[in-house]
Amino acid sequence: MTGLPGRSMGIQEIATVTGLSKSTVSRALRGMSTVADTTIDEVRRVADELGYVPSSAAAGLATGRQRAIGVVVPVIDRWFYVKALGGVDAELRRAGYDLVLYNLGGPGGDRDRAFRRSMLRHRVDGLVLLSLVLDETERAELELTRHPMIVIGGPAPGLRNVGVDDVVVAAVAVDHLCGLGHRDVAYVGGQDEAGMNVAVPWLRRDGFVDALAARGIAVREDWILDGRFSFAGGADAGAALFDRTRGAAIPTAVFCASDEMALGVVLAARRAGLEVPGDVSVMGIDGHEYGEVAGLTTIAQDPVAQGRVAARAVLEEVDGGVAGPLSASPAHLVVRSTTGPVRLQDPPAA
Amino acid sequence: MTGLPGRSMGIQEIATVTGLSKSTVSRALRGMSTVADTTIDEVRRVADELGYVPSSAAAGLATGRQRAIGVVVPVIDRWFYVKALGGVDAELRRAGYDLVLYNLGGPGGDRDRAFRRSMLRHRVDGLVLLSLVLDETERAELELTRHPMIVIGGPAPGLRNVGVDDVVVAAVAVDHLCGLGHRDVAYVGGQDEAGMNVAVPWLRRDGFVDALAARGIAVREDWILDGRFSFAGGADAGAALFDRTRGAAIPTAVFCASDEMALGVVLAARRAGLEVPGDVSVMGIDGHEYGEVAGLTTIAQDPVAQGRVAARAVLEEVDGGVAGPLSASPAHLVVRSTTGPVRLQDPPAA
DNA sequence: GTGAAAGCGCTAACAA
DNA sequence: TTGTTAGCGCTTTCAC
Repeated sequence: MTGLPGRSMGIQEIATVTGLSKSTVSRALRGMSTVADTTIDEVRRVADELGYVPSSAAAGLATGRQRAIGVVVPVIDRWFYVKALGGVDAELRRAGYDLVLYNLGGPGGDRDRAFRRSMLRHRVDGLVLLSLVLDETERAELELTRHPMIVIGGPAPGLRNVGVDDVVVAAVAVDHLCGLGHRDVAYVGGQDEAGMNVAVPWLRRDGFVDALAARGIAVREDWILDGRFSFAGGADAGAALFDRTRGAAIPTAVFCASDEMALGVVLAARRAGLEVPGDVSVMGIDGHEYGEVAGLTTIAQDPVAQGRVAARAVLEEVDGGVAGPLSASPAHLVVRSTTGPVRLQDPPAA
Repeated sequence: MTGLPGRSMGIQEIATVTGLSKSTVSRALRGMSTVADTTIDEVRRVADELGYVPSSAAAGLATGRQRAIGVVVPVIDRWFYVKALGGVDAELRRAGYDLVLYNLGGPGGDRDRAFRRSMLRHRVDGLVLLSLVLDETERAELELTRHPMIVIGGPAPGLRNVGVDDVVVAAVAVDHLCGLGHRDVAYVGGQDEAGMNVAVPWLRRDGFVDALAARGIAVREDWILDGRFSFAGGADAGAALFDRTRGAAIPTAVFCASDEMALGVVLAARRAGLEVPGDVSVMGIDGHEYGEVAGLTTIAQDPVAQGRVAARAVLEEVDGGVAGPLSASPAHLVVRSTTGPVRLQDPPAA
């Protein structure tokens, strides 16, 4: 229902057709109150008829605002990032902002080139960083763009941050396990897996070690494994942990830094002929849907909500709001059926 | 290491500092071969020193190209979409294009408003649509933007498409199952779950029913269940299927339209005291990592590759290339340990 | 309530 | 190899 434009429709042609000026058309399209209602209707009608598509580039150039927010993720295919991304997206959509995804693409990715300020090319008005720890150079580069930024996940020095307190989380987990009588507890975490400088794994591991130490329990070196933050990695770690052929002792509980790894450990336990939680208790962190179905005990956090909070915060700052501090997101223990009391082998001295 | 600009750095200031003209600076920044190497170095050095950040809006306005591709997903947190998105992203990054994510946001999302041509605002040069079937109006709206488009997943009339042939996939699955002697096979698929018009579920279901029919096997209505394309949904469907209290018969095999659902069915089987594949065989579609670890038989496809192919195709078209037809992506049967021969109850007449 | 004109930061002929 | 001159399509004073 339109005449095909010789070149791409502009407000100029709407102006011509309606006999109005470009300025009025521009105002009408944006529904400004200084324009007569009848004019607004007329302009919108014609715009529709003509198949007008606004140019964000032109508007952006004129106003200096792109109405877009960038989201930087270390890798895309991780439960937490996907969920958080969804939260950010939902909030941006509400505000009429577009979302530009910057995926560093893991170890194979070109991280070096990734954080150059030029990468952003002023395409976005603000940035949400997921679980990234930046080095000085990167920080400086980003700072140059003068964009509001906020990070989700690991606390980043000098940047506002939304996320759970990972040290507390680890402490709560240790509490739960020790409360059930466990003293032989292993930890399955992850390295800086993707060369991505993710801080969270370290915080959780340290939190775990410290919380255990606070109870006078020393951590066995060989009970701290790398589960690569994945289901497969968890299964591998579990297999190593439960391998009796080595003649080594087996922990009575395993605390995993993510639900995906915990699920893998549960699988490994079953394969090793161990009962969960009869022989070994397993718990994770996250609140993954799979864990819910599988009955996994976990410390649940809400990445979608974190994404929303982060998005709202940048948006506010973009709109000239002040950058107030953000409070930590709540995380809560969800006890399900993969943790239970330690099996009594040596009945306590009566 | 820069003087803070009174306003945001532009190539003008670089021109002033170097004593060159804006055009030369522009050319140098883009490394055009008509510029003296020494000039290029000089310009780049000064740009760095000044903390210059290019403006994509200005460049976009001038050239008419945004160097960005839009990706439209029905929902973000689904294995297939995430993987495909990753593939698209990888290819775009290679080409120096940005990725703008348009998430329709499921049933709660504002799909009606989502597909208005104005949504795109010419922010992107092309579009990759994930598993979407568009109605006439939507097609027309998008057509108006005159952007190259390609869809991944369901075949969409009038649009180029990359993806597996779902009917073939269903046939291969039925082949495998029937080859093992199964005749009582159930199907766990999904509705147009998110009100998103995803075509794939229907194709797979019809393919299943037809393939079975071709072998003279009638499909029981109550063995076609909705697994909502999720782990939880699969578990629910499995629970219903294996519920003996109803006194109904139990299928000897279950074919699921996704690995996530299949995993749920396996869980349900185990909970119902059934052995897999001893009592019941289960298989899925996808090639999900979890399935690999869990030993799930599946028809694997490669969404990352599909994403890459799709991205390359739009990019080519954006660059003026012709829109040749795309060949279907391969999918292959991966036999693991959740499918096996049907248990002999009624030994065949000798 | 509307119009005229300047300009956002860059690229692209066309000259030199 | 570099400079000059026009815009790209929109927003925004400032007039009317």
